[in-house]
Amino acid sequence: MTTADQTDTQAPAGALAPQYVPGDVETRRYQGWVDAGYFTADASSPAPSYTIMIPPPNVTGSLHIGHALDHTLIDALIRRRRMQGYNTLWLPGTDHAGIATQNVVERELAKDGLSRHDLGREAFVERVWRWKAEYGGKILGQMRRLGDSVDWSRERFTMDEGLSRAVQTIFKRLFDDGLIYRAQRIINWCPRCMTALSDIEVDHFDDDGELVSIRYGDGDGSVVVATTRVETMLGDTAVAVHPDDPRYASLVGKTVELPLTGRHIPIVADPHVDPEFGSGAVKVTPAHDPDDFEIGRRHDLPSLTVMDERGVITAPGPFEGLDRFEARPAVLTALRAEGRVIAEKRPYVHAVGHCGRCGTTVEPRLSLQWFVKVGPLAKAAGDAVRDGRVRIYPAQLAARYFDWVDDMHDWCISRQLWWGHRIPVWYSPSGEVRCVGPDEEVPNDEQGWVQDADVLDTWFSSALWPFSTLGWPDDTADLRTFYPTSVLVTGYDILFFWVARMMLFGLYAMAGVGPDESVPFRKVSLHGLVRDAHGKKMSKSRGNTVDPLDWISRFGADATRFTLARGASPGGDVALSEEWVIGARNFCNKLWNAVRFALINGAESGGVPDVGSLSVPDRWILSRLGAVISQADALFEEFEFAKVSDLLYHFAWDEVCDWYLELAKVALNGEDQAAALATRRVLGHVLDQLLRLIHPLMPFVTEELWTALTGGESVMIANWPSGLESADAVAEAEIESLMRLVTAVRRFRADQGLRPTQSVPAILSGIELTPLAIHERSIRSLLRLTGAGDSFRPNASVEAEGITVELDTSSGIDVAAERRRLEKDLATAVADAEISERKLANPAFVDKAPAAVVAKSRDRLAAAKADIARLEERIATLS
RNA sequence: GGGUGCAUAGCUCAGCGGUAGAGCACUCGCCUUACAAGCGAGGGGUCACUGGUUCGAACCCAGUUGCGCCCACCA
Repeated sequence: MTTADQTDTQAPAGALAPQYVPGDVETRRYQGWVDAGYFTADASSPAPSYTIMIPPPNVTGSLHIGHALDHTLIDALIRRRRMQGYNTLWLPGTDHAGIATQNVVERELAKDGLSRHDLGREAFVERVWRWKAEYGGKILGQMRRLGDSVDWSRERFTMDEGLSRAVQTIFKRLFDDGLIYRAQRIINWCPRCMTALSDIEVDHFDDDGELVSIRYGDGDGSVVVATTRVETMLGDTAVAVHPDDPRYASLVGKTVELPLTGRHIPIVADPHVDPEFGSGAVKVTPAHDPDDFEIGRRHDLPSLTVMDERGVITAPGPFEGLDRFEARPAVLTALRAEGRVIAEKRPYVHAVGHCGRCGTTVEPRLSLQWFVKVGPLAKAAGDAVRDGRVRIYPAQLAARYFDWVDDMHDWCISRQLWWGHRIPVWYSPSGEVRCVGPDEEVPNDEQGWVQDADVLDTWFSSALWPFSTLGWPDDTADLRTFYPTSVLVTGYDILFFWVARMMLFGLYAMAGVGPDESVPFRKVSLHGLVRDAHGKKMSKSRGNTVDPLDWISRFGADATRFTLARGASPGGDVALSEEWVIGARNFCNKLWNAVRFALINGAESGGVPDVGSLSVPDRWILSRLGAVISQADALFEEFEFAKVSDLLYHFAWDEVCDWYLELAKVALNGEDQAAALATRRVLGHVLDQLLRLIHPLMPFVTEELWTALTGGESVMIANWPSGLESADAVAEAEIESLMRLVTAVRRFRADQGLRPTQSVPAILSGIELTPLAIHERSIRSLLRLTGAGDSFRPNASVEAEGITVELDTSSGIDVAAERRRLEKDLATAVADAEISERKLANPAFVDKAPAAVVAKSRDRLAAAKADIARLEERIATLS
């Protein structure tokens, strides 16, 4: 019979179906929560607040597995705190994502053969807004599928009016404080995106280049320089050597002819040059290399720009108009023709910067840009972590944070884009510069004032997210209630991009409210990247990606969430495969059926009877429940999602389902009505509490089950369990003993090929002398042992826990199998005894090891010896 | 180039000073009225290598090898 067949015929009226089907339960439940207002925070609540800001996904984005991981963890934290009575706020929203969004809309335009320049700035920006209205925020809808308990009434977008005001306010404040400045600098330039990039938007990876040595000048006055970017020699304005290099001492101060150009350039001495590298002489191109720019500054050299913003050569001559990668071989050929090329080394593997957005090779470019002077801000950001006002989990990642924050370059914040926060600075024809705050009047363009054309790095507004979303710069109730936020949950990959910058700006903007209150968040919980089953990075080209929406529709949101949580150790990457999620889906079903069992058996969740009237199995499971609650709490506090998931999984499955439910059956079906009632109540209580514990991780099934079990309104507003004083060592020891006995007999039965379903007559000799005496009925039930009738002829026995279980296996026993088993057990016992014996024979061990360890060894030895004696006797009597 | 992390069962990982653990996979037996998306039993690891510290090392230290990650303006 198939499962489907059973569905209709077996389920008692009013009970749950035998399988959990997520499907419509999830959408129905989610809408129910929203309608009930459970997600909405209350700025006037007297309860302590607990706030998490969503790491705002790009408006262009859709929910991928990385978001699913992040959101699962955040939602778990939020839901637990909500159940604990906190005034919780999980604030959702999206990021305007400057380059990314502009690229998307530009691609759309390109389909019609248009560029943004065809539209003009205003129309283009308008177009992006229209795109946003139509397609943006798709991800927000998808978050509902995951079950994210976000406060939809507080949704924000980084380009919202309020957030834009925050951007302008802090820009003005930083400008006035001298922490924002404009300067000619060598910056990372993407010739495709045609904009400046900050250092961290550049990825370095090895490229095959070639290192070419070229002779400048002739005869005694010549020097040899090496370069990987030959074409930049067109912009050389000097050759530099080390001041103490004897080889060049006589040349310093003289000039040398620059090939192909007819220009003569000076030879300067600069300590930055490494005399060990190559020839010890360096070509200096101040306009196209950051190092050279510094050398140029020190020696007052001219900066000669020979390439435009598209990477096309602008130096007059035969190379003008060539792309930089065409110019490179062309220049080389010309140099070779003049006999200037001394040596070539190819391939020459070296790290080259690439645009983090489009992968194009970055060109260092001299240009006028806006910068944040990070020095004092970064100092404060480092100190806040150093003195513990902000704690990073796992702590080891704090080192990486310090490395960056303590040695941070000034942040280039201007971007030559159209989509973003416009830099609030105006220039007058007379050269006057005016930074304008949000409430100030914009300078009159009739007088020739023009606004700076650039927009701000998208991370500039993200850096304000923890407080701009709450109404800053206004003194709002939200800001007072929810700032500082409680914890920031995100991947370690954006520690620098985002986390560090929120620290910079949060501490600066909120400085007035006191050192402990100005931090943007009190804790940072960093998780890793999602990888495939073999730890490989997920990528579309590898074809190993997991679409969370696909998993949600096939296995349910709960299974998807649980799989992610179960893999998430602090700072650790998460390996995923479909096998894992199937296991999680099965777990949902396991819980489903446990509650189904409880309902069929009339479980009551109104509370637990007095301990004195409880059976040992009831006391045992309550004791274990209390311990699990305490452990789960401790693990949640440390962001140990993998461990807490594992703990709850094993408690639910191994202890509650595999043992407690089986033991409960005995009481539930027994004659003793009082005992049955007590067990019904304990059963109901344990499942009630268990569902509460699991709810943060798997909100939907637990809601469905908890409401069915308890008749309550919603588990998400039920109280979080507290580790009640239920520790019961006696009950735990007794049940553990029972488990060992049952397992030993099952093992025997399996070895003997006795069907698990077959009842076997048996007597339990000696049980009356053990604590298990009161459990005989349970033991017989678990093992399907029947009473010994008149025809009882024991032909086999199993010894464990001081009890001899004598069985009458009608078919007789398999002596060979039994002997094999006994000999194997004997071998383990002997080995066990040997190890303990050897240790105890060592006086140093007995002397130095802790008493408890020595005692344990003695116990083990005694037990092993007893086993050996017993097993030898059994083997002897076998034949 | 500078940091930093990891090498434990077929796979993904936990354990971090006292006789090796989980999930999945695997083998055997079971449709036992909560669940076959299940139940029971079982097999499988000289904890990368070499030294050292210790009564005792998967765990601490040093070195070696192999991976990974982060940072980086060496022409």
